[in-house]
This record gives sequence, C-alpha cells and structure tokens, in this order.
Amino acid sequence: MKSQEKYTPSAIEGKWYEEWIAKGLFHSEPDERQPYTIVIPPPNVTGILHMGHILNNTLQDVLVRRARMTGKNACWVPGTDHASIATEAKVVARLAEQGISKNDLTREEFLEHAWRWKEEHGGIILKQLRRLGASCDWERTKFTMDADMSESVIKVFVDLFNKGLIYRGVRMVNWDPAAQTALSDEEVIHREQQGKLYYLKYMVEGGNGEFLTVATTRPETILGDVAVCVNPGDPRYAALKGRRVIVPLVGRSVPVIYDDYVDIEFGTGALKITPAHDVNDYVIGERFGLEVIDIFNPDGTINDKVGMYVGEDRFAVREKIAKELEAAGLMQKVEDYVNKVGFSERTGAAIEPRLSMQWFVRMTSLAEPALRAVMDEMIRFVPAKYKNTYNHWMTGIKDWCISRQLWWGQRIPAYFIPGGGYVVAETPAEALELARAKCGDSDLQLADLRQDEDVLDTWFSSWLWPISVFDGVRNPDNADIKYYYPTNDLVTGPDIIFFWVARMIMSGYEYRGERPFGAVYFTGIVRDKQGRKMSKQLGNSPDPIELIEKYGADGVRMGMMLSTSAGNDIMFDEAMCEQGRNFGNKIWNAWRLVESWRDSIIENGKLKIENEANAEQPEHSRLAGEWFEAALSRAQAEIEADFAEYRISDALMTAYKLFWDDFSGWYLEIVKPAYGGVIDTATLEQAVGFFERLLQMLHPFIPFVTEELWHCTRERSAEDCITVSQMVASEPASAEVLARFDLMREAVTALRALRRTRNIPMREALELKVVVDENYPAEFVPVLEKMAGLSSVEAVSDKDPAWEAFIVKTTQYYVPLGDVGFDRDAEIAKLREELEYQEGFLASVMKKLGNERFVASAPPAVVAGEQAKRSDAEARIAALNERLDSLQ
RNA sequence: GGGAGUUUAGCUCAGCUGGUUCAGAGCAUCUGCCUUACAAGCAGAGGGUCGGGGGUUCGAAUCCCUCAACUCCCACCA
Repeated sequence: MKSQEKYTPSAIEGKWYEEWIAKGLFHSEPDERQPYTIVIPPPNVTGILHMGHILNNTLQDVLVRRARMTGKNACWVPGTDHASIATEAKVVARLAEQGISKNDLTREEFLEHAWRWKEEHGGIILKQLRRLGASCDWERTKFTMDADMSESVIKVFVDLFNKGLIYRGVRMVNWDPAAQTALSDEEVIHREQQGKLYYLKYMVEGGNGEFLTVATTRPETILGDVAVCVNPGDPRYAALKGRRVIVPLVGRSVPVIYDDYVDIEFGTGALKITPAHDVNDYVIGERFGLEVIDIFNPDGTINDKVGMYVGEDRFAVREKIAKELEAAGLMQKVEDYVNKVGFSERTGAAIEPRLSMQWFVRMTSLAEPALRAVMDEMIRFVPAKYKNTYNHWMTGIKDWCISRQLWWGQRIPAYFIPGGGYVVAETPAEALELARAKCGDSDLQLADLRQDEDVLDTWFSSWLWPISVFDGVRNPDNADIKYYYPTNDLVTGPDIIFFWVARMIMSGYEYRGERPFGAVYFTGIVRDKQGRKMSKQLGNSPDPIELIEKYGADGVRMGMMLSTSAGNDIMFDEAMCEQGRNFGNKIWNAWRLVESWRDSIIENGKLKIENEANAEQPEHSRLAGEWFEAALSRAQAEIEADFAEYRISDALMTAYKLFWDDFSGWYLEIVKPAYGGVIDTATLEQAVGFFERLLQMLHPFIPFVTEELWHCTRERSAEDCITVSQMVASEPASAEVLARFDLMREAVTALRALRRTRNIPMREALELKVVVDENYPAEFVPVLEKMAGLSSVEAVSDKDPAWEAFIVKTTQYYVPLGDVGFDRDAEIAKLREELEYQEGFLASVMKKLGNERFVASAPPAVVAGEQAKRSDAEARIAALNERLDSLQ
C-alpha cells in the first residue's frame, strides 16, 4: 500500500476501525495463552461521552492493546449500566413531555416505555467509544439489566438473604424527594450552604409569658416537633424540669426533656426534637419513647398530618412559616448561617432524612477479606494513597441500603404472604413453594403473594460486574470465568471507590473467593486549564467527538495520555490534542521519506537501479543502525519499566522522543542519501525494520496512523494488522555505544553552533582537527563527518591559536578557519566563563574528597564517581588553560 | 471537626529508599531559517533562591519540625 501525501486523520480512522471489527481482532476466546482482562466501568446506558470517558477509556485501550501485542490473550469487556435513578428520571421527564404522568401508568407500562427509551437512546456512548478506537470485545457487550445479568443479581440477593446478610427494617434513610426513593449514604453529597438560623420562641405552658428559645435551620419542621431537649447540666433550663412548652404556630404542647447529646455551647442550648426528620432526633426520640410525626409526602410537600400548609413545598413553607412566626412575635431573631446540607448525587435534590422500611446488606463480614486484600497489596492501588481512604471507609463500614422505590431495575425477590411474613426466592414458583411451607397452607396461590415493589440499588448489580459478565454467578465453573477471572487492571475514578471498587472486591471474595482484579488505576478528574471541573453549566467541557473530528482520535488520545499521571487531575488544554495531531503528522512524514527512498530504487517489487542500490552499505549508515538499535532497546526497556509502574505518560514521552528526536532527527538524517543519490538496500531494509518496531511501540497510544503505515511498510496479508502483531522483547542495550554516540552528537552540535556564529553554510565543508583522548568517539567519525559537513578529520598534537576550538567532555576539537568573523575577545570571555565554572566544580569535588567523613561514610561508588569527576574536570581545565594561553 | 494529598521554569508535570554543578522533560516564549519528509517543520537560546522559616547531615528539591496556600475524602452538631 502506498501512503497518501497528506496526513488526514479522518481519512484513515473510520476505515481501520471497521477493518479491525470485520476481522474480529478484538474478540477473545479462552486459549493456551495468558489472559489479560479488563472490564469497562460501565457508563450509564443513556450517557454520552465526556472528557472523563476519553481519559478513562484511552488508558484502558492503551493497556489492552499493549497486552495484545505482548503475547497476552487480551479481552476488554464493554457494557453499560442501567443506572436506575438517572435513567428512570430521564424516562419520567420524557413521559412528562408527552403529557404522561408516571402515576397514571402501571409498573408494566412504565417499564415498556423505559425499555423502548433504552433501545432508542441507549448505548450511544458505546458507539462513541469506537470513534476513540477502543478495542473492546463487542461480542461480549453486556448491560446490567440483561436477562442473565439480572438473574445473577437475584441469585446473589437470595443467597445473601439466606446467609442472613440481608435484612429488612425501618430505618432513617436518605430520601430523595425528586426521585422519591431512598438512597445509600454514598449517594448523598454534602455541600456547604448559605442558610439562616432561626431563633424561635417556645412559650412555656402555664407560664406567664416565659419562653425558651430554640435555634433551627429548618423552621418548617416544627410541624413535626414532639419535644424540646436541653442538656441536663445546663443551669439556664434547670427550672423547666417537668414543664411543657408550646410549639409555635402549631400550638402543640410538648415536653422539655434532658439529654447529654445537646451541646450547651451551641445556639441557645435548646434543641427541638423532630424524630421523623432528623437522624439524631430520631435516636433521642427512641430513647424517650416519643411519638414520630412524619409531616412530609414522598415528594417533599407537606402532608395532612397537622393540617397546616398541606400540599405546599418544604422550601416554600420555610419562607412562609418564617414570616408568620415573625408576625406572631414568636421569632426572636434570624442569623445568617453556613451549614452542610446533603444533596442527591443523581437528582441534586436536597436530601430529606426519612424514616422508612428498607432492605439492607450487613457489610462487616464482607468487608473483612476485602480490606485485607488491599492493605496486603494483593490488590494494588495506583496511586497507593487511596489505600488510606479505602482503609478508613472499610474499617468503619455501615450497612448498605439497597432498596430503591423505583421501577427501573431488578425487583426485589421478596414475596409477602397474606397472613403476614414474607419469603425470598429466585423465582415466583419457588417463592410459592416456600410460602406454602411457611404458612402451612397448601392452597396458597401465586396470585395471593405480593412481590415487594422496590428495586435494587444499581450498584447492587454492578458490584458483580467482573463476575457476572463472564456468567460466573450462575455458572461458577464455566470456561470463561475460569479463564478471565480474576481480571488484571481496573481503570476508574476515585469518586466511585466506595460505590463500586470496594464493593466489587467484597463480592469478588464472597462469590469467587478471589480478588476481582490485580490492580486499580485511579484516574484524576479532567479539568479545564483554569483548573475548574468540567461541567455542563459552565460550558467548559469540549465535545469529545468534535475534538476527534478536529484532531483525529489519535491526536485526542495522545493529548490525553501526554498529561496524565495516576491520581492527578488533568488540566485539559486543547493544545495538547494539537501536539498529538502534530505527532501523527511527524510519523506520517517520516514514513513518506523512507518510502521515497524505496520508490527511488524499487518498482513493482523489483530493483530499478541494481548497481547503486546493491552497493555496500556506507559506514555512517551501518554505525547509525548500530546506535539506533541500542537506542531502541533502551527505550523499550524504559517503557516496560514505566508500564510496570503504570507511568503511562512517561512511557509515551519516551517513545515520543525516541521517534521524534533520535529516529527522525538523527537516524534518518544520517542514513539519508546524498542529494541526487540513492539508498542502498541494506540501509533501506534496516530503516523499514526500525520504522516497524517504532510503529509497534507507538500503536497502543496512537493506533490509527500506526495501523495505516504498518500496511505501507510492506505488502501484507489481510490478517496482518499491527493491532495483533507481536512486539519483539527488548534486548539489553549497549550503554557504551549510546554514550559514545552522544559524545559525537555533542561535537556535531558544537560544529553547528560554530557554523552559525561564523555564518558558514552547510554546503561549505569544514576540516576538523582533534587532540585524541579516550573521550574521542573515533568509531563514529563517519557519522560526524556526514552530520557536521566535514571534509576531513585529522588527529593533531600541535594547535594553531588561530583555529576555532571547542571541547566535548575532555576532548579538544579545532577547526582551522580564517580570521574573518573571529571574535577573539568573545572567545576569551567564553573560555574564562567556562573555566570559572569548571574550577568551581572542581573545588566542590575536592572539598568532598578532602572531607574524611565523606570518604569514610559515602558509598564507594559515590566516592569513585567523585574521583572520576575530579580527573575529568582537571583534564578540562588544562585544556581550557592551554587554549586561553594560546589566544592571549 | 478529623484524615489524606499537593506546592519544582510562563503552563503541565518528572525527580525512586538523601550523593554528579541536580535543578530536568514536554509544551509555550524568543532568535535564525520556506535546507527537495514534515513551517503540524528545522537549528539554536533564554527562563526556576525546588511555597516560607527552622533543623538533622560531610552533603537536602529529597529526611524531620513549623507556618502558609490550594485540593480531595470522611463526620449526625441544631
């Protein structure tokens, strides 16, 4: 295949993705190779791609592609999450647009709408991931509400119930009035709010105008007040013992009670007790056997319990009641006050603590092996700092509220028996059997049983994800689960460490007796370049698809990977994508150069110019090959080490510099045929070989352009894609060759600088004289000659002071040039400056070496290093002095 | 109120268990160049008292203490 002249990402990306899919290159089946497995953190089925997904999925793709190219059987399982609250909210909103209220529908009708919505709008995000180049095994795509997935969830619920790890009870839970469901503690986000603290007067019953002042942030809850509580040690209220006070406006008489919970210092030292709407109040109410008056409807409006403000919203009532208290003279004062308020993670609604009947999972025993696994690094967290966070949460773990008052999700498999009690079973038939046995009524019919209305928390299905995607719950011994589980790496955000990561670890040990993954790579948050979180409201989040259209998926991926290190937030700047695109262009053009060499000697697979092309390989090209082989090996080894430590951006930077600087800037320039000449076949072959290895090294990061060029480097069969090609293992690199080449490179740089100051064009050849010593890279002279444009290199011992000079390490180089343009004073000044620096350096080294304690206590290698520095510096100083003397 | 983390060039970040005059990289900036792969490029250059202060050490960006700023997580104070 011949390359196109211009690099146009859009022209190649779609094509190759289709090819990969058509050839099934991302599909994995168990075989004799080692597996490498990643399960995707399933995005919401109705979600669309944002920058966070780009970051997260590019990382996964880099890991998977690299594994695929290094002998592993790579399997990346994609899928989506049913996201019960978010999706149900969207469906409800859409129904509302059509004038349909959820309340007018039966459960079945609603679910029909929901499924239709899912079929129409779901999975967009998975299609978008293809644009990014994600090499998922799409044949394994899962959805958390697929029949088999749901079955697994129910099976686990029943199992945990039978083990006594699931219970049902009335508890104070976090109520989301918008979604009208309970939430787990993790789904509540606490944020500071500018609010007010209202000081209300509670008149003492039977007193003559005495009152007690209670401070509250939520005056509307006085409707549910059942007591006022003060600290028993508070002298201000000692006299009120046994008295009752009147709840303002409401007129209800409530007792004054005494409990240590109340802080004397805070507010007025008096606390109103509303057991139905505050967790602490509930606890105190229980202690004192107080009544519970729930004043809210599920949607956060006031109910008819008290007969005031019926049907009005809680926040409207707050303002209204404040005014009326004021009017009634029952408001002492109002202060500005900042407090923390809980909000629903999904709907953003202010959470209402509410007493209700819910299902819970006992977590303590599940947490134990899961905690140990991470602390003992059976599961590695990257970065490790998240071990702390995890440890803290797991140690103080609370029971998990798993019931949601929604319809979209797995319905809780509990069936109530008419006479009371319930049974839990995987199927209605089993439930009936159990129920009959339980109540001893063999005539009981299925229709008599009533299934619990609630569904399970979404996370109760996703915590099984690494197991259930391989059907390991229903068929624990199937070939897939045995082969792919435990998975290798999990790439996710630290924001779901409790929601998801911790729970997967728990379910992993409970249901497989094994960790679900070997390592968790925590990404940071993608922010804009001012450091602000990307959000719809701010409008600072670029559309990833637009970015891909502008810079190519390759460019966007590069941009992301260049600036990501685990756990650190990434400050996204579109310029990074530009850099990525530029790199694609660089690769492209480097190939065009090599290709042009080939085209000049080969046509239709045959040599056009026999004699010249078959000529012996020039020495400089042979040397360049020797050096680049070493450079490539070293880079490969570094990249391997980086991947082992999950330093993905470092690995990329190493490959980037290798390609751009070493390969394009040096190797290709060295072997480039002279003007009008042709390349020899040996060098061409070598250049193409290097190019292919570089493409492989880069492919995980920048898959499309590398695949395109892979098919240009030689004729390939349809199956021969870089995606499934195997990288050759790194060989030890010769440090000697690399170091000597660098000395040569420095000489070239010095000669270039010289040309620049003396304004000598490249076509004008220079003569180089050298005072040969051990730091003179004699073997690379052919390269030096070519790169610096030298006509001759000669070893000398006598120098002419009129010669231009430079020193590389300790080697003195001279170039005889006329006096034209030579600035003796500038040269002397430069030499003096250099001399001063070297003398300072030597002094510092001597000081160290003269220090007995240093020589005695520093490691021998360090001391030897200092001695080497000393002799180098001395040699250099001698050379500088010599040069100075000759000039002065 | 607890806990964790961050602070190094204009920007984004590397600098591992103290040891090259160690102060680095990429990008950006500046100066030359349209040199027949690439101006999405080439050749160069400048730029930081490693947040402040103190200490340990022969030696500190690196270890300790302290102060400051920022970020995140956890927590039932009205």
